[in-house]
Amino acid sequence: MRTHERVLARIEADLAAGRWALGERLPAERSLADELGVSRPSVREAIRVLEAMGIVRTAVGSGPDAGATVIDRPAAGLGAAVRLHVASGTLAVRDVVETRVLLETWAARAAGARVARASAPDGADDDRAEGDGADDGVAGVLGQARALLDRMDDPALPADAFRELDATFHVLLVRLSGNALVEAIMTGLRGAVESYVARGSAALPSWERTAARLRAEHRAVLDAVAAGDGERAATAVRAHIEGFYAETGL
Amino acid sequence: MRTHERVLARIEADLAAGRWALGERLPAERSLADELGVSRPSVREAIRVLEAMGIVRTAVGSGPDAGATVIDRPAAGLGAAVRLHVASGTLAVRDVVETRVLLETWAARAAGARVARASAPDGADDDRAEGDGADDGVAGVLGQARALLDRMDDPALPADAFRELDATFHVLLVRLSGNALVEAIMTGLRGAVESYVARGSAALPSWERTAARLRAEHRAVLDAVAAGDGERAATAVRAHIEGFYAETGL
DNA sequence: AGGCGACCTGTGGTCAGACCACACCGCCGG
DNA sequence: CCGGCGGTGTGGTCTGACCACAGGTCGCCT
Repeated sequence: MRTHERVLARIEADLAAGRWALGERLPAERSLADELGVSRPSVREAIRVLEAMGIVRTAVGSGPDAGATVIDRPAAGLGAAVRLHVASGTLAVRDVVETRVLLETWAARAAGARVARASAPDGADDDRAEGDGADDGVAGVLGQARALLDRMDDPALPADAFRELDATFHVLLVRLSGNALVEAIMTGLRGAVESYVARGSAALPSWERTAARLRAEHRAVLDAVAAGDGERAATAVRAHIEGFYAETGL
Repeated sequence: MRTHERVLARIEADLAAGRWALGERLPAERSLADELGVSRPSVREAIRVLEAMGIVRTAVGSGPDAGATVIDRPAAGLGAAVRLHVASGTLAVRDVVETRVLLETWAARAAGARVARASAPDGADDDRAEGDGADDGVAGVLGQARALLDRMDDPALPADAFRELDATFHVLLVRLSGNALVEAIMTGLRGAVESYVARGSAALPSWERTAARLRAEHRAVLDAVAAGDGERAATAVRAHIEGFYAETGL
């Protein structure tokens, strides 16, 4: 086993054992190298991998923010992996679209059910992790999504900006499902999706007309979720995604 | 931008531009460093990331297999990322199980449809990528899955080996769907799944009885897929997964 | 006494050079 | 003709050094 792999395994074990909590810092590279009896380059290679996976963030300088900090970015690693494989041509666009439909219809269904549960008479939401942000509850994410759609109503919005908000909206929709892994996968797909959505948009007969339809469809999806009707939301989101790709001539 | 990131960006661009096809080798680390005007450690860090993502494979020595070879392992990167995040405790087991059900029921449905299409009167399978192996067609994967179940029928099989074959069977099932990305995600989940399946198995009242049930359920799923009945397969696989986790007291 | 600047210290980022282990490949002797 | 053996190119690892950066601290000046 190569040295940097041993370092990686050791760090992973320590991570699983709870040696460092989220937001805490790993020892300095030199200390870690000394502790494990390896050289600094080996430690660096391991940290580089952790960084690419979205496990840690590194920063130079001094103070509480310097060094390798444990963070929580599952989407970073997944996204990079998907992007690289699409770049190398081993992942087909068709598969990515299909996966998107799969994840988003499920998420829409789950989100609807979650909303319905949250607004039940007893008012008790489930006990899923709500994240650390202040607005990460069901109502908060719904509000964020609505705000997003409001911004997308601006007719003067450039197509690029529209697509970016569009992608963010879809990620938010998946976040409403409450499944962090599915959200991470969707966020990871986002990069790959954006690239060919941009390509496909160029082939549209009329961007304005398509944008108007997309706006209406987004509203319909969000309304269905907000009403707790997951099934209707799932149907709407499937039609939304597949409609767009059919229009761009996939 | 850090040096190794520039190297990474450059390699990714070259990859997208088709500078290296699948199976070809990147230049030697020293050459690459010279070409990009950076030091060898920087190149190594970039290659280390590519390796972690499943884009390249490195080997020492000389000859055609030495050096950094472009490979196609979408699952490697995704799997490592999922495993590390589960290790760091930021991904909940519940989310992983939920995602598994989501992916596998979809895959079962898709596989059933694909089998039905393949065995239609005109006998024409779709034109999806069949991979490079000789036995990666629908019939081939079905055969592999059957062989796997046959091996799992051996009552003398240790529980560990049984679970490993079990995981392989589930991945094969997803491969039958024909979607490389979903298969990669499922393969990536495999590592995370195996770890707590092993943990859960220890809590079973009777491994033998559970194993017998699992065998029967596997057969039922595969039979439904082979019969082209995706819906029945999906229902069976959902019951299979959720039943096991209910039994282990998730 | 208080403010503020210069220095100190610890951090990652990068580099150069060296040596090792490995595996093929071709030479050379039997 | 065949087999062993060294050459050669590859990644793997280490050492030591220097740089840039940013926070913390100390001491000077006001």
